[in-house]
Amino acid sequence: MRNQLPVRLKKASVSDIRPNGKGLLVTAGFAKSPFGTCLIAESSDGICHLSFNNERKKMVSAIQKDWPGACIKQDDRYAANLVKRIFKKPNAKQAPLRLSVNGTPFQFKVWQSLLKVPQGKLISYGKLARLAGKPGAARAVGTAMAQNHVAFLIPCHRVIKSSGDLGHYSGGGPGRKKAIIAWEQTN
DNA sequence: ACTGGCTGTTGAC
DNA sequence: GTCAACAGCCAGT
Repeated sequence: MRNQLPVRLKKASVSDIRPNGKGLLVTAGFAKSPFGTCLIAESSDGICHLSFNNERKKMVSAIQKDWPGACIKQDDRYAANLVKRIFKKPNAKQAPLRLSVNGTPFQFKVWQSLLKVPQGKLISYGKLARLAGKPGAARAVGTAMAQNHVAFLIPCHRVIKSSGDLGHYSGGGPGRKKAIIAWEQTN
């Protein structure tokens, strides 16, 4: 079993997301991953976007939806280096990856709880809601997953229905969800 | 097998 | 400000 990828979450500050606030400098680009081409972006606070989207035309709008005040610089070589760091086998002494995410307090709690789920293991929406301190809010957890714009790093693919069904995956459909789960269980 | 209440958050009116 | 919609779940029919 592959080691758990160490990840540290950071909440975005208000000035990062205000349209008229001081612009956040974001470096973004496209790179190949084991699951297809992805769009990845990093600011001074950490990785702030990862999606399996390869439409170059939509790059700016995809990132500015989350980070309206951001100044975006395109750099595919930078993106390729980031992706390399994420998908290689982590060694024990590497520094944790820093993530910068933007969401409500409940969503932040859900994401942090999800990061404690070990690689290769699955959890239901309902159980994750309980871990986040809101039993019964399984449906709201689904909304939190849909709001996660750092696919794979916040492992929303490990969350499935309590019935055993895969459920939905906005990061590229149920097929990609299945592929990532299978990859994690054999690496 | 179907219905409805519950959940947090958003977007349309 | 109210209301329905959503990556779910459980109890009651």
